[in-house]
Amino acid sequence: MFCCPLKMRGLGELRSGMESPTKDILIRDIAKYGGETVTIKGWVYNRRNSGKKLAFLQLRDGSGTIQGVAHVNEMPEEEFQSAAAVTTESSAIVIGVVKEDKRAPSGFELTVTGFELVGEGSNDYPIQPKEHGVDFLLDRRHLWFRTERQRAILRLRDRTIFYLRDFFNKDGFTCIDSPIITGSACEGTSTLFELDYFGRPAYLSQSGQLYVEPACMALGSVYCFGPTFRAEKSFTRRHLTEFWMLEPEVAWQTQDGNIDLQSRMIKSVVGRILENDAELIEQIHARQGEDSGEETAEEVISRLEKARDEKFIRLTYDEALKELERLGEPLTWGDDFGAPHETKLTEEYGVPVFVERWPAKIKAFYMQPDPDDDTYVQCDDLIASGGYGEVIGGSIRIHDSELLLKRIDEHKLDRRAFQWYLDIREYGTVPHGGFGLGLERLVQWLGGVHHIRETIPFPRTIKRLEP
RNA sequence: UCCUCGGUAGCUCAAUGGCAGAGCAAUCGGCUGUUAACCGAUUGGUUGCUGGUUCGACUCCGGCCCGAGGAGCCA
Repeated sequence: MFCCPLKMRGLGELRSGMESPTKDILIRDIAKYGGETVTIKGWVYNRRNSGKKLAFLQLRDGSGTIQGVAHVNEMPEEEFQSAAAVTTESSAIVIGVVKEDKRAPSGFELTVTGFELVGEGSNDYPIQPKEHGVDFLLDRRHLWFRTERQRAILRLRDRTIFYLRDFFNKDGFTCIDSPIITGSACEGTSTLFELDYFGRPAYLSQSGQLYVEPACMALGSVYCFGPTFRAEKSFTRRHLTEFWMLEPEVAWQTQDGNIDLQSRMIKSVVGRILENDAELIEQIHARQGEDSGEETAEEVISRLEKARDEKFIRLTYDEALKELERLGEPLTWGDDFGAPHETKLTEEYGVPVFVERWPAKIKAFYMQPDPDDDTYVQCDDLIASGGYGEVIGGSIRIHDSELLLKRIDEHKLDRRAFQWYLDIREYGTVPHGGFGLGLERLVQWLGGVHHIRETIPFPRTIKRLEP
């Protein structure tokens, strides 16, 4: 293993002395090097031999994939034997001539002229190019990354994060990191992970909201983006115990302004994914089984195009109740939506739906009452289209300290724990509001991914702490 | 926490209460254009654990363990 750098250098020198200088390239850029001799450093994810003189090597380097065609006449005999016997997921340095070929999916393949095995794989590589159970794959998450689908999902997650941050950056927001370890259990301890903090109880944060509220009073428009922890015993394909949440908070915010921000943010990300990263959606769904329960890539893309091009629906809670009754999924006033209600609503419109103005009694204590009727609060949930459920929950916050105190008492919360939170309202308070966006649910919706567990590198669920 | 379903070869799954099976992977052999290659052969088993019913249990019954899906709760 430790001799690799030397061997790598040796091979490069040998080759460059013999023929046109080879260049380390990324497979992604292969089209620029037609006819040239290049070096690819990567992994052999599959191999097919045809007779004793020809071997097809499926190569991956993290940027893309390409087929290497190794023929005994084109390369040193010893290196051909090594290539023709290489095991799944071995790493190798492959030198070859880039050739245009209509038979190749990318239009290019590599005529191999040199092959050096770097890290030999084992013959018991567990993940095959076929369907496996989710549990088996999650136990091998560290290897599962290497498959095309998982690489595409991780890329999609990365692009989504980048577009979100870019959107807020261009919209004049400042990123404020909120603490992950918190000292007080603001809304009860049942859904918090407790820590021993030098002998004192502490908790892993389940929201950064209380921390971005003061920050927006300093910087106007802010957001935090980081891991969030929920000890809820939720065990569905939409829940993780550790997930990433983006929480913008805006001073002087209004209900309409809050909805508009959410809508623009989602549309911006969707638009950029469609423009730049549609091939990731194709890759995610390339080897889909018939009973995967997932949309096809075409269905995902057309759903996203609708979200990009059409206005999102805005319904008040009361309007939504009427719609649900009409659609045959009635709900009693004062009850929260269940999954069937969310599905019914977005099926009806085919675009994300905002449900606003919820009954105060089923929402959080800090939400600002509706100016016309204080049995309601100014808030919204955004239900994603396609049955992916709630991706955003937002509200205007109570900015009046007396009202906030009243609510804290009504909810039987400890005033002392909220001292600094109340303090914001003492010094130049203004109406403000924001929302929380669940990153993994957004990625699920953008990619058409059935299980939320695939949308985070190392998922944490009630049952899963490893790897 | 509740409801439903499941646990058989490395993987994905079969098997009226009556010989433990297939495909893939692996190994060996064949093939000069394969695209999750193909063809032939070989290897591979404490049927989750435990107790019971039975001449006989992968199969039926009880208990336990593990997992999945859903509900509730939420992003």
